[in-house]
Amino acid sequence: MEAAPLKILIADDEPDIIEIISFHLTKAGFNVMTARDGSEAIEKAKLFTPDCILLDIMMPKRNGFEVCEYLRSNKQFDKTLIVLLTAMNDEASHIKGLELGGDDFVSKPISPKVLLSRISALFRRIQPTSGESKIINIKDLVIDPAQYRTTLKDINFVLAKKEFELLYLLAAQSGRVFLRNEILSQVWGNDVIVGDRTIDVHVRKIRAKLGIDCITTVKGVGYKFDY
Amino acid sequence: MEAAPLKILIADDEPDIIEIISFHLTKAGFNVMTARDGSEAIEKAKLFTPDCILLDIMMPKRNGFEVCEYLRSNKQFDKTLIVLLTAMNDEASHIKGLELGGDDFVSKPISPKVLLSRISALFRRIQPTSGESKIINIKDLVIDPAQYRTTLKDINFVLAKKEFELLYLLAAQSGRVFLRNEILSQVWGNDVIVGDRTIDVHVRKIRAKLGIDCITTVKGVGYKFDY
DNA sequence: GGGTTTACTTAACAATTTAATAACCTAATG
DNA sequence: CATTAGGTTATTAAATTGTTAAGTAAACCC
Repeated sequence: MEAAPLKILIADDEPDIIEIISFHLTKAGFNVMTARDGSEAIEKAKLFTPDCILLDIMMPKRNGFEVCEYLRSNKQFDKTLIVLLTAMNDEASHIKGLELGGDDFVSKPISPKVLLSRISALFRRIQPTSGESKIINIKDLVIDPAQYRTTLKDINFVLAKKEFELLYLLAAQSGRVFLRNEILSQVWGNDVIVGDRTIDVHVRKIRAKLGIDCITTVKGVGYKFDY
Repeated sequence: MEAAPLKILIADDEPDIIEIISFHLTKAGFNVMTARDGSEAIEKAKLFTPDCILLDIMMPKRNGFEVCEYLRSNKQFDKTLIVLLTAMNDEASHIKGLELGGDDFVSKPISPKVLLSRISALFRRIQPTSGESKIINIKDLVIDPAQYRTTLKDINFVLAKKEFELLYLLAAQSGRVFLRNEILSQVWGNDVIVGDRTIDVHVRKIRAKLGIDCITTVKGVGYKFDY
């Protein structure tokens, strides 16, 4: 499952800047579009709803502050990241830009690499937690789905397949209550028919093996991981 | 609807820096805690689970990079913002910090105002993510249906299923009066037949467990949530 | 392949938690 | 001050989960 590339709009009146940033962002896999002034930035933003907009502050027609303020007043761009770029490195502009709703403020001269890693950091933060198979690490408990390994305080615990899958499901969304139905369909699949007691028994075995109380029963509802 | 103050942990080995940042953040309404080295930072982070951690890179025991890496490997701190502070303004450190999972990177000399507005921008951005679902947050009372969790002043209260559902129903439309019929059909369903006394008993249990008077009786009409 | 081990499921029962009701008490209302 | 709705408590019933043991199927290993 591959996601569509993230769209980034660059608004700057200096062609050189656009070109160099554009080059680096494209190379990094973003879908890049450009604007040469504030008005064009707003037009293109409406047209393409980019995921992120880089706004130079000093632009013709409408400056970056104005564009930022406009976008922020529009619910359509709630989730759009705004990064302000500027040669003015004064504190007041910096604060003003953030207060108008900017997500980041980068002073020129801009290092493309730094800009890229800042944008990545912002995207990483707002990206909904992807459901990829990843190692779960909660306090001293490590659950590695690639190796089917569970360790607590560096001691390895051998969980059976179903036990492991159940634990992993719950721990992946720690705190959230899983209904028995959800557990059944996630761990056992929708066509397999097993009784409710089966879940209990597996929960019991996990609790017994790990020796810690990490799965909480929510009576009448389901189970949740809580540690 | 007032939320609990956001917790920020400042980790720096220079007392002057701690003091000045601490002063500004406290004044801005944050709940500030401090650490003098990397190990202390990790300890306090585990203890208090702050919403944001400011990490100086050059610290004794464990440097900011190490602390950042450690925190990011631990699911407990998934949602914790990490801001790296440093005197080193080189590009490599900057990128390294962000790649290790830092959310922002601020070079010294730090302007407290700029730092504050950057932190605010970060919080503003993640706020909708964390509080978007159906979590009810009234003053110091939090009711999270996904977790079947009720907390008052950060203390967890265990409500039974019906109690929770009743409380959630009322709190979801705080202030509005619910007729007994409405409550019955929403919480118990239309086909179940239970007496009026049953509602009373559940209301009583909620009031007793939470220890606060958050459900008001409207005699002859019904109940409303009022807190 | 025969024997052994391991994991999974189920059934039966125990333990616990939760829900509902009755009966009585209290407070509000007119 | 009588009436009535709601509060309280205790008791009982019901629902839900925990536990153990045993049966079955699959995997493993000479």
